Amino acid sequence: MSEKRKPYPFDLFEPKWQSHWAENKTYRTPGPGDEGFDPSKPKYYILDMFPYPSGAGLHVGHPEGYTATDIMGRYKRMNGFNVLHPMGWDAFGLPAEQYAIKTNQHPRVTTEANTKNFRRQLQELGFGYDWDREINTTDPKYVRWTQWIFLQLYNSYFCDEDQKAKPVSELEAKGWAQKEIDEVRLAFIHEAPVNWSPSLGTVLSNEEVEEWKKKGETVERRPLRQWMLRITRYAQRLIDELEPLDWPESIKSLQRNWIGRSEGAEVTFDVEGNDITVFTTRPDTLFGATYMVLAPEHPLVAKITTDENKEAVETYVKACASKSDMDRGLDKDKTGVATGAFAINPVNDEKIPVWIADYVMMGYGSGAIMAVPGHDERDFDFAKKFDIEIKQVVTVAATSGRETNPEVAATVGVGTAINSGFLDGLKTKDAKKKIIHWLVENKKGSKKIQFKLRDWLFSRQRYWGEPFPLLWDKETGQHSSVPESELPLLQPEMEDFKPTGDPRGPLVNCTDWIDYSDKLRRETNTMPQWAGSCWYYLRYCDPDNTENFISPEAENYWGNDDGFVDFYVGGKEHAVLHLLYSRFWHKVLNDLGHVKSSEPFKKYFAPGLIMGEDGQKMSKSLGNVVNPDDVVELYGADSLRLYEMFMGPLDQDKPWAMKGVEGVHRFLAKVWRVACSEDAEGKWQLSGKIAEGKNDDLAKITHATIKRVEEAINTLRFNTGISAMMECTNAYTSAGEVPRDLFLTFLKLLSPFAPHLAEEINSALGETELLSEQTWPVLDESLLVESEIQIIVQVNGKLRARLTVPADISKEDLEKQALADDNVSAHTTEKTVRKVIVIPGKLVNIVAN
RNA sequence: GCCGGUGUGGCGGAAUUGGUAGACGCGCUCGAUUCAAAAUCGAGUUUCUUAGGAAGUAUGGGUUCGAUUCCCAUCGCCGGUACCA
Repeated sequence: MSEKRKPYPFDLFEPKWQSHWAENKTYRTPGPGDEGFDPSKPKYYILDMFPYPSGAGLHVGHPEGYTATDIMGRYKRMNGFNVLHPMGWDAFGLPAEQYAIKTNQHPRVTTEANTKNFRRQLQELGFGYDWDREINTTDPKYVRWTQWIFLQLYNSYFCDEDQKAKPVSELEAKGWAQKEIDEVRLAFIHEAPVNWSPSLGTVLSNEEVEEWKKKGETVERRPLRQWMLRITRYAQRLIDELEPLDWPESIKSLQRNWIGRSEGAEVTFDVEGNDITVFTTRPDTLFGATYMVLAPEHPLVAKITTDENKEAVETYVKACASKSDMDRGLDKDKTGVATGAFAINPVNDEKIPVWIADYVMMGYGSGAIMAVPGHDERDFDFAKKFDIEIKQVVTVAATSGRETNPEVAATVGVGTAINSGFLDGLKTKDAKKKIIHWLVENKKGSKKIQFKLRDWLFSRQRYWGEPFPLLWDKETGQHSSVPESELPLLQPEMEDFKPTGDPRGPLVNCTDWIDYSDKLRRETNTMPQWAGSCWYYLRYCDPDNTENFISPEAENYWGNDDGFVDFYVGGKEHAVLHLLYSRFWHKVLNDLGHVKSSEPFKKYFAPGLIMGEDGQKMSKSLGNVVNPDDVVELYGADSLRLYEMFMGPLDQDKPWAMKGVEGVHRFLAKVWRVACSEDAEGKWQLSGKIAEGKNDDLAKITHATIKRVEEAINTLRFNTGISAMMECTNAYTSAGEVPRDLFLTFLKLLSPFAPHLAEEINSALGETELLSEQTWPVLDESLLVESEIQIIVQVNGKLRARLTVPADISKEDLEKQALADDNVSAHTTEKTVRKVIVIPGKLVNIVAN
């Protein structure tokens, strides 16, 4: 039994071309200062989200986006652009470390092995990356600049007046005290309840919690001192500056939602001599506030509680503390307890009771609310349960599906103010304005914009991450930064780097390392994985620079003013993590004058998820995972690339189908057989079908294909471009001979999609110049002009005839011919023709009744 | 609940300034080739049908000579988010 014959010898020529490209550095991209750099060329920076090199190797999801960018990059290159298309490794972080622990090896060892495997897999797919620009977030040369950027954050504050970051040295110059400066740094230390994962032995950011819970890790709230980044100061800019970006609406919406902007007002109530401020989006309902609620964790709870209520309150607070946020969210049943204290409603001096209830969260707003049960569902439920007064202060117009009976439920919409003193008769919008004006005049409150976004918890208690380049004074407890000259600060070698459960992290056991001097010791926390990925797109532009994280020349050449990277492609699972974090860092770098743009990614696109053959998400437990290596082994890299592009629209989720891979594999074999055929011994040789000569029909379809492929690439609808090439190939297959120039043109169109096959045939035909280095074919529109065209004839909108007519036929003649058609007249007899619509070049529609 | 996306043959999907619905591929059927098979090549493949047609792009309306495409309402599915005041 001989091995099953391959439809075309991809197993021979794919590795051959891969080594050729690697040895000749075909895809090297010179930048400013590099040999061979041509500043007159337009640039195009196209970027893939770099992978973290997991032990599982490449997933079929990776090549989806990577192939799309590779096609785009090759296309732009052939169109004269200097294309930057780099690749690297996001090799720090929890997943890498978890894998190392699982396999009982040092993370550096596993990372190196995994990286090697990933690089091999990517190279075997024929991607045109400039491997000279490869970066790795764990590389000391890279860590140095990640830490340097962190110090930029540490040494900056957010200036409210200018809405931008500025160096804290400005505050020092103004004579601010150290403590005051520490209060405003963009990187600051903070003690607060955080998401602590006992199973991972580290804290997590709000954005990360769900992801790890899904993976089966435990997460609980626990108060800890942690390093935070003041991303909240950028909330407004992160919303505003999202607007002009060329991103999918769904991703923009996800970010907007996460940042969660609400407009409203702050109102200050007097509670037994204390000022308590609440946030409300409906200040117009202030007259309807019949009680106040504090979160159980509110700092004033103990102070205002009366002696009679003390015991009940303490019991309740204790019960809440033991409940996780999860339980608190799930249990919609209202619970609470009165403090015995009263608040004075500033607008009418009414005394309203102050309650404590866990439906008010300490983490949002001020942790206190004014309750308006007449017009808020939650307050309504609470008031009903505890028999608190419910006041109507807005009449809500009846709109579909909305409850308007105040006996049954809160009426939550907008309407007209009633029982509200000087607001009576005003529409909600105007009432809001008037009450805010009143609050400001009487110094009882002000307009307020509230965000859901919290500051970014930036420290982790892990080994495999960038150590913070910070020092603590052993006596005073004051922190400071290590000198820049000491960067990179690497984590010490450790035998046992497993999490210890100690919230100071495993580095705390490295006593030699911690002791910086007699007076100073090192910070032992490390940065989260996101640190490295926040700025990697900048480093690719100038990966070997030892003086700067990016040279001004490279920054200026490769970046755009309205978003640094021209085109960014990667998974939407990063919509509120990486994509938000790097926007934040980029803005800080912009504010401090290090980059000229305020956004990192001008255009962004998220490929859809590739599901298993069973339509479910691929997972080991379901056994529906497809390994790209297996596909390459069976069908070749070109087939895998082409299939993933042919599956359907790039942004859609779609199921894998091995039969579909066979389909595109057959197509590629068909292209191969246009040029090659087997001899008697079964060896491939040139078929002789490619010949000098002319063929108008093939010229027409070839140029139509140029047009369709160009459109497909420009609109990222690669599936339609592949369809076009399939049709063109079918025409070549049917023809006796194919003119050489047309076929070479076709190979250029195919080359971004299936670069190995295209290069191989091109070279077999005796062409010496690489397709990658040739220019994109020029479309000859004149070939597409038809002398005769088909016109459809409709009667009352229904197709009744097709006419073949000269392309330049007059409207009158067309109408005459249409009416004269047998089938048309059959449908118009016994009817009166009321109207004839003639669309030249397209159709005739006869209206008759 | 709220926000966003989406709905077309047996399957993946095509068709956008509104103008031939189902391109291309998968699967299936038939034929050629073969001792036979695989591979390859060719033909066919939305449904119903009284064979002339009729219906048809989630559902119901609307605008239009004409709607998968535009508008309104409803339903299903996917993703995000949720006592966020």
